[in-house]
Amino acid sequence: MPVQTPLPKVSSYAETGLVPRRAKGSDRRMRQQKPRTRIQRQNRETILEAALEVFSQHGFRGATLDMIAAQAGLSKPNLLYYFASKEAIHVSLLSQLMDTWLDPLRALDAQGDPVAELRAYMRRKLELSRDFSRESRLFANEIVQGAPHMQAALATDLKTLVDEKSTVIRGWAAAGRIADVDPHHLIFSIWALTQHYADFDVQIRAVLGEGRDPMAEAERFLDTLFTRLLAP
Amino acid sequence: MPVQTPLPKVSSYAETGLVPRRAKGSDRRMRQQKPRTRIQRQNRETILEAALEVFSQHGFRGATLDMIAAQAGLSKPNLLYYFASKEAIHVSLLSQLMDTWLDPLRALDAQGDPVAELRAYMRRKLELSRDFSRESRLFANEIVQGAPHMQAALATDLKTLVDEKSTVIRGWAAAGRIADVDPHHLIFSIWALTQHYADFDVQIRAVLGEGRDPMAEAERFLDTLFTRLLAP
DNA sequence: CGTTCGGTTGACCATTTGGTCAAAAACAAT
DNA sequence: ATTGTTTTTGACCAAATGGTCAACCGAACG
Repeated sequence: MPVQTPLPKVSSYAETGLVPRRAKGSDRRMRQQKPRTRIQRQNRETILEAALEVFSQHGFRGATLDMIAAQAGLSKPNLLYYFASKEAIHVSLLSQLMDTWLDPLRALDAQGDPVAELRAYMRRKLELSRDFSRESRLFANEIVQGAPHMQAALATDLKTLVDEKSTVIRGWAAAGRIADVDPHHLIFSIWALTQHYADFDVQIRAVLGEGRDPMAEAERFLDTLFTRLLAP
Repeated sequence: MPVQTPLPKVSSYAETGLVPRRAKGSDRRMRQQKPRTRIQRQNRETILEAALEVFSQHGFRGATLDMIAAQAGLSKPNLLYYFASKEAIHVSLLSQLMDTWLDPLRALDAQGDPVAELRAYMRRKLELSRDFSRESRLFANEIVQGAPHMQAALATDLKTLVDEKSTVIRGWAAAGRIADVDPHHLIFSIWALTQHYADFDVQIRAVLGEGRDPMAEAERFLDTLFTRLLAP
Protein backbone atom coordinates (compact mmCIF):
# COMPACT_ATOMS: atom_id res chain seq x y z
CA MET A 1 0.00 0.00 0.00
CA PRO A 2 1.56 3.28 -1.07
CA VAL A 3 1.79 5.80 1.70
CA GLN A 4 3.03 8.53 -0.57
CA THR A 5 0.06 9.09 -2.82
CA PRO A 6 1.25 9.82 -6.33
CA LEU A 7 -0.21 13.00 -7.72
CA PRO A 8 -3.07 12.05 -10.00
CA LYS A 9 -4.04 13.66 -13.28
CA VAL A 10 -7.64 14.52 -12.79
CA SER A 11 -9.49 12.18 -10.56
CA SER A 12 -7.73 9.94 -8.12
CA TYR A 13 -9.02 6.84 -6.48
CA ALA A 14 -5.80 6.57 -4.53
CA GLU A 15 -7.18 8.70 -1.75
CA THR A 16 -10.17 6.53 -1.16
CA GLY A 17 -8.52 3.26 -1.90
CA LEU A 18 -11.38 2.44 -4.20
CA VAL A 19 -10.90 0.79 -7.51
CA PRO A 20 -12.82 2.35 -10.37
CA ARG A 21 -15.81 0.23 -11.19
CA ARG A 22 -18.31 0.56 -13.96
CA ALA A 23 -21.50 1.62 -12.33
CA LYS A 24 -24.38 -0.05 -14.05
CA GLY A 25 -27.89 0.78 -12.96
CA SER A 26 -28.53 4.45 -12.65
CA ASP A 27 -25.22 5.50 -14.12
CA ARG A 28 -26.37 5.53 -17.68
CA ARG A 29 -29.26 7.78 -16.89
CA MET A 30 -27.24 10.07 -14.70
CA ARG A 31 -24.67 10.58 -17.37
CA GLN A 32 -27.15 12.77 -19.21
CA GLN A 33 -25.74 16.20 -18.57
CA LYS A 34 -29.07 17.87 -17.95
CA PRO A 35 -31.38 16.30 -15.41
CA ARG A 36 -34.67 15.66 -17.15
CA THR A 37 -37.49 15.95 -14.69
CA ARG A 38 -38.12 18.61 -12.09
CA ILE A 39 -37.83 16.03 -9.33
CA GLN A 40 -34.40 15.05 -10.60
CA ARG A 41 -33.12 18.58 -10.66
CA GLN A 42 -34.57 19.17 -7.22
CA ASN A 43 -33.15 16.03 -5.62
CA ARG A 44 -29.72 16.55 -7.06
CA GLU A 45 -29.88 20.06 -5.63
CA THR A 46 -30.91 18.75 -2.21
CA ILE A 47 -28.11 16.19 -2.22
CA LEU A 48 -25.45 18.69 -3.24
CA GLU A 49 -26.58 21.10 -0.54
CA ALA A 50 -26.43 18.34 2.08
CA ALA A 51 -23.08 17.13 0.80
CA LEU A 52 -21.67 20.64 0.97
CA GLU A 53 -22.65 20.85 4.60
CA VAL A 54 -21.11 17.50 5.45
CA PHE A 55 -18.00 17.61 3.26
CA SER A 56 -17.08 21.10 4.37
CA GLN A 57 -17.28 20.03 7.98
CA HIS A 58 -15.56 16.67 7.82
CA GLY A 59 -13.57 16.59 4.60
CA PHE A 60 -13.98 13.95 1.93
CA ARG A 61 -12.87 10.99 3.96
CA GLY A 62 -14.51 12.15 7.14
CA ALA A 63 -17.89 12.43 5.49
CA THR A 64 -20.03 9.34 5.04
CA LEU A 65 -22.87 8.67 2.68
CA ASP A 66 -25.06 8.03 5.68
CA MET A 67 -24.38 11.51 7.03
CA ILE A 68 -25.16 13.07 3.67
CA ALA A 69 -28.28 10.97 3.27
CA ALA A 70 -29.49 11.93 6.74
CA GLN A 71 -28.79 15.60 6.09
CA ALA A 72 -30.61 15.42 2.78
CA GLY A 73 -33.53 13.48 4.20
CA LEU A 74 -33.08 10.74 1.62
CA SER A 75 -32.08 7.11 1.82
CA LYS A 76 -28.53 6.10 1.00
CA PRO A 77 -29.46 4.00 -2.03
CA ASN A 78 -31.43 6.96 -3.23
CA LEU A 79 -28.35 9.17 -3.18
CA LEU A 80 -26.64 6.61 -5.35
CA TYR A 81 -29.52 6.72 -7.73
CA TYR A 82 -28.71 10.34 -8.44
CA PHE A 83 -24.94 10.17 -8.23
CA ALA A 84 -22.74 7.30 -9.31
CA SER A 85 -20.59 7.43 -6.18
CA LYS A 86 -19.52 9.44 -3.19
CA GLU A 87 -16.66 10.73 -5.28
CA ALA A 88 -19.06 11.86 -8.00
CA ILE A 89 -20.90 14.04 -5.50
CA HIS A 90 -17.64 15.55 -4.34
CA VAL A 91 -16.40 16.26 -7.83
CA SER A 92 -19.73 17.74 -8.84
CA LEU A 93 -19.59 20.05 -5.88
CA LEU A 94 -16.03 21.14 -6.59
CA SER A 95 -16.46 21.89 -10.25
CA GLN A 96 -19.64 23.80 -9.57
CA LEU A 97 -17.77 25.75 -6.91
CA MET A 98 -14.83 26.66 -9.10
CA ASP A 99 -16.95 28.98 -11.21
CA THR A 100 -18.50 30.90 -8.35
CA TRP A 101 -15.09 31.19 -6.82
CA LEU A 102 -13.51 32.79 -9.84
CA ASP A 103 -16.29 35.21 -10.66
CA PRO A 104 -14.93 38.06 -8.54
CA LEU A 105 -11.58 37.87 -10.31
CA ARG A 106 -13.24 37.76 -13.72
CA ALA A 107 -14.98 40.98 -12.79
CA LEU A 108 -11.68 42.81 -12.37
CA ASP A 109 -11.94 45.50 -15.03
CA ALA A 110 -8.84 46.61 -16.88
CA GLN A 111 -10.60 49.87 -17.75
CA GLY A 112 -11.50 50.78 -14.17
CA ASP A 113 -9.50 52.66 -11.60
CA PRO A 114 -6.67 50.31 -10.53
CA VAL A 115 -6.77 50.77 -6.76
CA ALA A 116 -10.55 50.83 -6.68
CA GLU A 117 -10.75 47.70 -8.81
CA LEU A 118 -8.35 45.74 -6.63
CA ARG A 119 -10.00 46.84 -3.41
CA ALA A 120 -13.37 45.91 -4.85
CA TYR A 121 -11.99 42.50 -5.76
CA MET A 122 -10.73 42.05 -2.24
CA ARG A 123 -14.08 43.07 -0.82
CA ARG A 124 -15.98 40.70 -3.07
CA LYS A 125 -13.73 37.86 -2.01
CA LEU A 126 -14.27 38.75 1.62
CA GLU A 127 -18.00 38.70 1.05
CA LEU A 128 -17.70 35.24 -0.42
CA SER A 129 -15.83 34.16 2.69
CA ARG A 130 -18.59 35.56 4.84
CA ASP A 131 -21.56 34.28 2.86
CA PHE A 132 -20.13 31.05 1.53
CA SER A 133 -17.82 29.85 4.25
CA ARG A 134 -18.80 26.24 3.72
CA GLU A 135 -17.72 26.46 0.12
CA SER A 136 -14.46 28.05 1.21
CA ARG A 137 -13.75 25.27 3.66
CA LEU A 138 -14.63 22.62 1.12
CA PHE A 139 -12.09 24.18 -1.19
CA ALA A 140 -9.49 24.53 1.55
CA ASN A 141 -9.87 20.90 2.54
CA GLU A 142 -9.31 19.88 -1.03
CA ILE A 143 -6.26 22.02 -1.64
CA VAL A 144 -4.55 21.32 1.67
CA GLN A 145 -4.67 17.65 0.86
CA GLY A 146 -3.02 18.13 -2.48
CA ALA A 147 -6.10 18.81 -4.61
CA PRO A 148 -6.57 15.19 -5.71
CA HIS A 149 -9.68 16.16 -7.66
CA MET A 150 -8.71 19.58 -8.96
CA GLN A 151 -5.11 19.48 -10.10
CA ALA A 152 -6.14 19.86 -13.71
CA ALA A 153 -8.54 22.74 -13.12
CA LEU A 154 -5.88 24.62 -11.17
CA ALA A 155 -3.23 24.33 -13.81
CA THR A 156 -5.57 25.24 -16.67
CA ASP A 157 -8.66 27.36 -15.95
CA LEU A 158 -7.32 28.99 -12.83
CA LYS A 159 -3.82 29.62 -14.13
CA THR A 160 -5.14 31.06 -17.37
CA LEU A 161 -7.39 33.52 -15.64
CA VAL A 162 -4.77 34.54 -13.09
CA ASP A 163 -2.13 35.02 -15.75
CA GLU A 164 -4.50 37.16 -17.76
CA LYS A 165 -5.38 39.40 -14.85
CA SER A 166 -1.75 39.53 -13.77
CA THR A 167 -0.93 41.09 -17.08
CA VAL A 168 -3.50 43.78 -16.45
CA ILE A 169 -2.10 44.46 -13.00
CA ARG A 170 1.45 44.54 -14.30
CA GLY A 171 0.30 47.13 -16.79
CA TRP A 172 -1.10 49.28 -14.03
CA ALA A 173 2.15 49.00 -12.10
CA ALA A 174 4.23 49.84 -15.13
CA ALA A 175 2.09 52.91 -15.72
CA GLY A 176 2.74 53.97 -12.15
CA ARG A 177 -0.92 53.80 -11.25
CA ILE A 178 -0.31 51.38 -8.39
CA ALA A 179 2.80 50.39 -6.46
CA ASP A 180 5.19 48.04 -8.20
CA VAL A 181 4.32 44.68 -6.67
CA ASP A 182 4.34 41.19 -8.12
CA PRO A 183 0.82 40.65 -9.55
CA HIS A 184 0.70 36.93 -8.79
CA HIS A 185 1.63 37.41 -5.19
CA LEU A 186 -0.74 40.32 -4.89
CA ILE A 187 -3.54 38.01 -5.93
CA PHE A 188 -2.30 35.31 -3.58
CA SER A 189 -2.36 37.80 -0.74
CA ILE A 190 -5.97 38.64 -1.46
CA TRP A 191 -6.87 34.96 -1.45
CA ALA A 192 -4.91 34.25 1.70
CA LEU A 193 -6.25 37.16 3.69
CA THR A 194 -9.89 36.79 2.77
CA GLN A 195 -10.17 33.01 2.87
CA HIS A 196 -8.37 32.91 6.19
CA TYR A 197 -11.41 34.45 7.83
CA ALA A 198 -13.62 31.64 6.57
CA ASP A 199 -11.26 28.69 6.86
CA PHE A 200 -9.77 29.54 10.25
CA ASP A 201 -12.95 30.89 11.70
CA VAL A 202 -12.74 28.79 14.89
CA GLN A 203 -9.26 30.04 15.60
CA ILE A 204 -10.13 33.65 14.96
CA ARG A 205 -13.16 33.53 17.19
CA ALA A 206 -11.23 31.74 19.90
CA VAL A 207 -8.54 34.41 19.87
CA LEU A 208 -10.82 37.42 19.58
CA GLY A 209 -13.17 36.14 22.24
CA GLU A 210 -16.87 36.90 22.58
CA GLY A 211 -18.66 39.96 21.40
CA ARG A 212 -16.62 40.87 18.37
CA ASP A 213 -17.50 40.74 14.70
CA PRO A 214 -14.53 39.26 12.87
CA MET A 215 -15.81 39.95 9.40
CA ALA A 216 -16.69 43.57 9.97
CA GLU A 217 -13.30 44.21 11.55
CA ALA A 218 -11.60 42.31 8.77
CA GLU A 219 -13.17 44.54 6.18
CA ARG A 220 -11.79 47.70 7.77
CA PHE A 221 -8.38 46.18 8.38
CA LEU A 222 -8.00 44.77 4.89
CA ASP A 223 -9.14 47.99 3.36
CA THR A 224 -6.37 49.82 5.17
CA LEU A 225 -3.87 47.14 4.27
CA PHE A 226 -4.50 47.19 0.56
CA THR A 227 -4.82 50.94 0.39
CA ARG A 228 -1.37 51.28 1.88
CA LEU A 229 0.12 48.45 -0.14
CA LEU A 230 -1.13 49.70 -3.47
CA ALA A 231 -0.59 53.43 -3.17
CA PRO A 232 1.83 54.31 -5.98
CA MET B 1 -26.56 9.76 13.95
CA PRO B 2 -25.89 13.47 14.40
CA VAL B 3 -24.69 15.15 11.28
CA GLN B 4 -24.01 18.40 13.03
CA THR B 5 -21.15 17.42 15.36
CA PRO B 6 -21.50 19.27 18.65
CA LEU B 7 -18.34 21.11 19.57
CA PRO B 8 -16.49 19.04 22.15
CA LYS B 9 -14.50 20.25 25.13
CA VAL B 10 -11.11 18.79 24.60
CA SER B 11 -11.13 15.45 22.94
CA SER B 12 -14.03 14.28 20.85
CA TYR B 13 -14.95 10.82 19.76
CA ALA B 14 -17.82 12.23 17.79
CA GLU B 15 -15.64 12.75 14.77
CA THR B 16 -14.51 9.16 14.60
CA GLY B 17 -17.72 7.62 15.71
CA LEU B 18 -15.78 5.57 18.21
CA VAL B 19 -16.97 5.04 21.71
CA PRO B 20 -14.36 5.62 24.37
CA ARG B 21 -13.04 2.34 25.60
CA ARG B 22 -10.65 1.56 28.40
CA ALA B 23 -7.46 0.43 26.77
CA LYS B 24 -5.98 -2.32 28.84
CA GLY B 25 -2.65 -3.79 27.82
CA SER B 26 -0.11 -1.17 26.97
CA ASP B 27 -2.12 1.74 28.15
CA ARG B 28 -0.98 1.57 31.73
CA ARG B 29 2.63 1.58 30.76
CA MET B 30 2.26 4.27 28.16
CA ARG B 31 0.55 6.57 30.60
CA GLN B 32 3.91 7.17 32.19
CA GLN B 33 4.70 10.63 30.99
CA LYS B 34 8.36 10.02 30.26
CA PRO B 35 9.27 7.05 28.10
CA ARG B 36 11.71 4.90 30.04
CA THR B 37 14.06 3.20 27.69
CA ARG B 38 15.93 4.59 24.74
CA ILE B 39 14.09 2.25 22.41
CA GLN B 40 10.79 3.62 23.65
CA ARG B 41 11.76 7.20 23.09
CA GLN B 42 13.11 6.32 19.67
CA ASN B 43 10.06 4.37 18.52
CA ARG B 44 7.63 6.98 19.71
CA GLU B 45 9.71 9.47 17.75
CA THR B 46 9.59 7.29 14.64
CA ILE B 47 5.85 6.85 14.94
CA LEU B 48 5.18 10.54 15.40
CA GLU B 49 7.33 11.39 12.41
CA ALA B 50 5.49 8.85 10.28
CA ALA B 51 2.13 10.00 11.57
CA LEU B 52 2.99 13.60 10.76
CA GLU B 53 3.71 12.62 7.19
CA VAL B 54 0.48 10.69 6.84
CA PHE B 55 -1.88 12.92 8.81
CA SER B 56 -0.67 16.06 7.09
CA GLN B 57 -1.32 14.51 3.74
CA HIS B 58 -4.66 12.84 4.36
CA GLY B 59 -6.15 14.44 7.46
CA PHE B 60 -7.18 12.54 10.54
CA ARG B 61 -9.92 10.48 8.97
CA GLY B 62 -8.08 9.95 5.72
CA ALA B 63 -5.07 8.49 7.47
CA THR B 64 -5.09 4.85 8.51
CA LEU B 65 -3.03 3.04 11.09
CA ASP B 66 -1.78 0.79 8.32
CA MET B 67 -0.40 3.77 6.41
CA ILE B 68 1.32 5.09 9.49
CA ALA B 69 2.69 1.67 10.38
CA ALA B 70 4.03 1.20 6.86
CA GLN B 71 5.61 4.63 6.85
CA ALA B 72 7.18 3.99 10.24
CA GLY B 73 8.37 0.52 9.28
CA LEU B 74 6.57 -1.00 12.23
CA SER B 75 3.65 -3.36 12.58
CA LYS B 76 0.23 -2.03 13.41
CA PRO B 77 -0.01 -3.77 16.77
CA ASN B 78 3.36 -2.31 17.56
CA LEU B 79 2.05 1.24 17.01
CA LEU B 80 -0.66 0.46 19.48
CA TYR B 81 1.90 -0.72 21.96
CA TYR B 82 3.33 2.79 22.03
CA PHE B 83 0.13 4.79 21.68
CA ALA B 84 -3.26 3.92 23.10
CA SER B 85 -5.11 4.77 19.91
CA LYS B 86 -4.99 6.54 16.58
CA GLU B 87 -6.47 9.54 18.29
CA ALA B 88 -3.72 9.52 20.90
CA ILE B 89 -1.10 9.80 18.17
CA HIS B 90 -2.95 12.70 16.62
CA VAL B 91 -3.37 14.55 19.88
CA SER B 92 0.26 13.97 20.80
CA LEU B 93 1.32 15.44 17.48
CA LEU B 94 -0.91 18.48 17.82
CA SER B 95 0.08 19.44 21.34
CA GLN B 96 3.73 19.01 20.48
CA LEU B 97 3.21 21.22 17.45
CA MET B 98 1.47 24.02 19.31
CA ASP B 99 4.67 24.99 21.08
CA THR B 100 6.87 25.14 18.03
CA TRP B 101 4.20 27.09 16.30
CA LEU B 102 3.98 29.81 18.89
CA ASP B 103 7.71 30.26 19.44
CA PRO B 104 8.13 32.96 16.81
CA LEU B 105 5.40 35.05 18.39
CA ARG B 106 6.87 34.58 21.86
CA ALA B 107 10.10 35.98 20.51
CA LEU B 108 8.45 39.28 19.61
CA ASP B 109 10.37 41.70 21.77
CA ALA B 110 8.59 44.70 23.27
CA GLN B 111 11.96 46.42 23.65
CA GLY B 112 13.05 46.03 20.05
CA ASP B 113 12.36 48.26 17.09
CA PRO B 114 8.64 47.85 16.25
CA VAL B 115 8.79 47.54 12.50
CA ALA B 116 11.89 45.37 12.62
CA GLU B 117 10.33 43.11 15.23
CA LEU B 118 7.14 42.58 13.29
CA ARG B 119 8.96 41.99 10.04
CA ALA B 120 11.23 39.51 11.78
CA TYR B 121 8.18 37.74 13.17
CA MET B 122 6.69 37.51 9.72
CA ARG B 123 9.95 36.16 8.33
CA ARG B 124 10.23 33.53 11.05
CA LYS B 125 6.69 32.40 10.35
CA LEU B 126 7.45 32.19 6.66
CA GLU B 127 10.49 30.08 7.44
CA LEU B 128 8.31 27.75 9.44
CA SER B 129 5.99 27.46 6.47
CA ARG B 130 8.92 26.61 4.27
CA ASP B 131 10.71 24.19 6.58
CA PHE B 132 7.74 22.67 8.38
CA SER B 133 5.03 22.62 5.77
CA ARG B 134 3.75 19.26 6.96
CA GLU B 135 3.18 20.67 10.40
CA SER B 136 1.42 23.64 8.88
CA ARG B 137 -0.90 21.42 6.90
CA LEU B 138 -1.60 19.22 9.89
CA PHE B 139 -2.62 22.32 11.77
CA ALA B 140 -4.68 23.65 8.89
CA ASN B 141 -6.53 20.38 8.53
CA GLU B 142 -7.40 20.46 12.19
CA ILE B 143 -8.59 24.05 12.26
CA VAL B 144 -10.56 23.94 9.03
CA GLN B 145 -12.56 21.06 10.43
CA GLY B 146 -13.44 22.96 13.57
CA ALA B 147 -10.43 22.07 15.71
CA PRO B 148 -12.09 19.10 17.44
CA HIS B 149 -8.89 18.39 19.36
CA MET B 150 -7.63 21.90 20.00
CA GLN B 151 -10.55 24.09 20.95
CA ALA B 152 -9.28 24.42 24.50
CA ALA B 153 -5.70 25.23 23.56
CA LEU B 154 -6.88 27.94 21.16
CA ALA B 155 -9.07 29.69 23.68
CA THR B 156 -6.46 29.56 26.46
CA ASP B 157 -2.76 29.31 25.57
CA LEU B 158 -3.08 30.87 22.15
CA LYS B 159 -5.49 33.62 23.13
CA THR B 160 -3.40 34.55 26.16
CA LEU B 161 -0.24 34.90 24.15
CA VAL B 162 -1.90 36.81 21.34
CA ASP B 163 -3.64 39.18 23.73
CA GLU B 164 -0.37 39.84 25.47
CA LYS B 165 1.49 40.64 22.27
CA SER B 166 -1.45 42.65 21.01
CA THR B 167 -1.03 44.95 23.96
CA VAL B 168 2.59 45.49 23.02
CA ILE B 169 1.67 46.25 19.45
CA ARG B 170 -1.11 48.58 20.50
CA GLY B 171 1.45 50.41 22.59
CA TRP B 172 3.69 50.85 19.58
CA ALA B 173 0.79 52.18 17.55
CA ALA B 174 -0.27 54.57 20.30
CA ALA B 175 3.29 55.88 20.46
CA GLY B 176 3.20 56.51 16.74
CA ARG B 177 6.02 54.08 16.10
CA ILE B 178 3.96 52.03 13.64
CA ALA B 179 0.77 52.73 11.74
CA ASP B 180 -2.43 52.54 13.73
CA VAL B 181 -3.76 49.09 12.82
CA ASP B 182 -5.72 46.57 14.84
CA PRO B 183 -3.11 44.34 16.51
CA HIS B 184 -5.19 41.18 16.40
CA HIS B 185 -5.88 41.50 12.73
CA LEU B 186 -2.28 42.39 12.08
CA ILE B 187 -1.29 39.09 13.64
CA PHE B 188 -4.00 37.27 11.70
CA SER B 189 -2.65 38.75 8.50
CA ILE B 190 0.82 37.44 9.26
CA TRP B 191 -0.60 33.99 9.92
CA ALA B 192 -2.77 34.03 6.82
CA LEU B 193 -0.09 35.25 4.46
CA THR B 194 2.70 32.98 5.62
CA GLN B 195 0.73 29.80 6.18
CA HIS B 196 -0.98 30.20 2.84
CA TYR B 197 2.30 29.39 1.12
CA ALA B 198 2.52 26.07 2.97
CA ASP B 199 -1.12 25.05 3.04
CA PHE B 200 -2.02 26.04 -0.52
CA ASP B 201 1.29 25.02 -2.01
CA VAL B 202 -0.27 22.95 -4.80
CA GLN B 203 -2.42 25.83 -5.90
CA ILE B 204 0.41 28.32 -5.83
CA ARG B 205 2.70 26.08 -7.84
CA ALA B 206 -0.08 25.32 -10.30
CA VAL B 207 -0.70 29.02 -10.88
CA LEU B 208 2.91 30.15 -10.98
CA GLY B 209 3.93 27.32 -13.28
CA GLU B 210 7.35 25.72 -13.53
CA GLY B 211 10.67 27.32 -12.77
CA ARG B 212 9.69 29.72 -10.03
CA ASP B 213 10.54 29.73 -6.37
CA PRO B 214 7.34 30.58 -4.49
CA MET B 215 8.98 30.96 -1.11
CA ALA B 216 11.76 33.25 -2.23
CA GLU B 217 9.30 35.46 -4.08
CA ALA B 218 6.95 35.39 -1.11
CA GLU B 219 9.65 36.71 1.14
CA ARG B 220 10.29 39.76 -1.03
CA PHE B 221 6.61 40.42 -1.55
CA LEU B 222 5.66 40.10 2.09
CA ASP B 223 8.54 42.27 3.13
CA THR B 224 7.26 45.02 0.89
CA LEU B 225 3.72 44.49 2.08
CA PHE B 226 4.46 44.79 5.76
CA THR B 227 6.90 47.60 5.33
CA ARG B 228 4.21 49.62 3.60
CA LEU B 229 1.49 48.58 6.00
CA LEU B 230 3.41 49.40 9.13
CA ALA B 231 5.12 52.63 8.18
CA PRO B 232 3.81 55.19 10.68
C1' DC C 1 21.24 -21.77 31.85
C1' DG C 2 16.83 -20.42 32.85
C1' DT C 3 13.75 -16.77 34.11
C1' DT C 4 11.89 -12.34 33.47
C1' DC C 5 10.36 -8.55 31.14
C1' DG C 6 10.29 -5.15 27.50
C1' DG C 7 9.17 -5.43 22.85
C1' DT C 8 6.96 -7.60 18.60
C1' DT C 9 3.63 -9.81 15.71
C1' DG C 10 0.28 -13.07 13.07
C1' DA C 11 -4.25 -14.02 13.38
C1' DC C 12 -8.47 -12.38 14.54
C1' DC C 13 -12.68 -9.52 15.59
C1' DA C 14 -16.47 -6.04 15.42
C1' DT C 15 -17.89 -2.15 13.23
C1' DT C 16 -18.14 1.04 9.65
C1' DT C 17 -18.83 2.12 5.13
C1' DG C 18 -19.29 2.50 -0.02
C1' DG C 19 -21.93 0.30 -2.96
C1' DT C 20 -25.53 -3.32 -5.09
C1' DC C 21 -29.96 -5.32 -6.14
C1' DA C 22 -34.44 -6.96 -6.53
C1' DA C 23 -38.64 -5.62 -5.52
C1' DA C 24 -41.94 -2.22 -4.18
C1' DA C 25 -44.06 2.42 -4.71
C1' DA C 26 -45.23 6.38 -7.20
C1' DC C 27 -46.20 8.39 -11.24
C1' DA C 28 -47.44 8.87 -16.33
C1' DA C 29 -49.30 7.67 -20.54
C1' DT C 30 -52.67 5.11 -23.05
C1' DA D 1 -57.81 0.19 -15.35
C1' DT D 2 -53.42 -1.30 -17.73
C1' DT D 3 -49.05 -0.85 -18.92
C1' DG D 4 -44.59 1.27 -18.87
C1' DT D 5 -41.31 4.32 -16.60
C1' DT D 6 -39.19 6.68 -12.92
C1' DT D 7 -38.19 6.83 -8.04
C1' DT D 8 -37.50 4.72 -3.55
C1' DT D 9 -35.91 1.46 -0.25
C1' DG D 10 -34.99 -2.80 2.90
C1' DA D 11 -31.79 -6.18 2.96
C1' DC D 12 -27.28 -7.37 1.72
C1' DC D 13 -22.30 -7.67 0.65
C1' DA D 14 -17.26 -7.16 0.47
C1' DA D 15 -13.60 -4.43 1.78
C1' DA D 16 -11.44 -1.48 4.97
C1' DT D 17 -10.19 -0.27 9.44
C1' DG D 18 -9.34 0.48 14.53
C1' DG D 19 -8.27 -2.32 17.86
C1' DT D 20 -7.26 -6.94 20.68
C1' DC D 21 -4.77 -10.91 22.21
C1' DA D 22 -2.09 -14.79 23.04
C1' DA D 23 2.00 -16.28 21.80
C1' DC D 24 6.64 -15.31 20.64
C1' DC D 25 11.39 -13.15 20.59
C1' DG D 26 15.68 -11.38 22.61
C1' DA D 27 18.60 -9.66 25.92
C1' DA D 28 19.71 -8.68 30.66
C1' DC D 29 20.14 -10.59 35.09
C1' DG D 30 20.42 -13.95 38.75
